[in-house]
Amino acid sequence: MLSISSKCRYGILAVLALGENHGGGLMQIKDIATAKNVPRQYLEQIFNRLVNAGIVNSVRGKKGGYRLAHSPEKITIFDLVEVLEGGVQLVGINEPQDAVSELFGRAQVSLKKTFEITLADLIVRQQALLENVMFHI
Amino acid sequence: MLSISSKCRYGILAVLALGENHGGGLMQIKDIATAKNVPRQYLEQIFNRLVNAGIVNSVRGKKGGYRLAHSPEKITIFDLVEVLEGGVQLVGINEPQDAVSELFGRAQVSLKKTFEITLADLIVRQQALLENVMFHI
DNA sequence: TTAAACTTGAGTGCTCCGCTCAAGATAACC
DNA sequence: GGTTATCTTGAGCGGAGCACTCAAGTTTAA
Repeated sequence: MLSISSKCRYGILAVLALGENHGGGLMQIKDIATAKNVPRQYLEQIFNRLVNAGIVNSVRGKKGGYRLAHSPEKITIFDLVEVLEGGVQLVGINEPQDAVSELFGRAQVSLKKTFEITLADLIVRQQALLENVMFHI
Repeated sequence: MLSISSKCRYGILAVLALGENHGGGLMQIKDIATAKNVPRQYLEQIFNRLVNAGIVNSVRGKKGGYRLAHSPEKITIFDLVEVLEGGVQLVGINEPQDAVSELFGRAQVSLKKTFEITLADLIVRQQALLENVMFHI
């Protein structure tokens, strides 16, 4: 089954939370885990990846936490997918030039385009969705 | 790593071969395996799936083989991906209405669109590629 | 020094991938 | 009617990754 892992979904949700809080100080993993309903220890692993990839900064010790390493305009969801999913590679680099590889290549390009939205854009979209929910109450 | 399995690639290549031969009788698995450079016994498994899905017909016994169950105009590559990859499900059906799920939904749609090309179209494209190769010799 | 936070490494049960092996069942052909 | 070429079915196997959990760390504020 071609699907996106929970790891990736969890990671994007967590980074989205950091993005919504950008400039507002540190966020702690237990709060994010609770808010987004993600197993805390699993989220720790995910944050490790993000820290190692330089997307997120960590501060250790009491009153520690995480924050974005760059502004939301400079982070794309594709960056996150690469780190969390280990890349997107529908077509191998050494494949013969046949119609099937060509098709897979097109699929890969369209997927990449979809994910090349910035975190800033995603935050805006998320707020729009929230307002929509408010409107319907 | 988000990627398409060899199984899927092999299967599409094999169905492409059947499609190119459509109306020309049966093809045998050993010939397809040799032509497309796929392990024969593995290709047998793949053909079983395609037969069970009603995409391909098999004829047993000596002089047996495989053929398409429908004309290439009626088979889409998405059909094949569903059977061989077990579906494409970037966004779960019970996910909250957040910006991340929405994005995954868009990715899924664009992937589906790319794969909704018919086998007939793929055959045409493959022939065009072959002619192009000839031209460059 | 204590407690709250991140860090690191290991382990676990599960499923799938990419095959291979070993028998079958079926049908054409001599 | 037996051989032989084909498809069919079921099993197994090593490796990888998923989705976690467990168990210790280390660091820092208070």
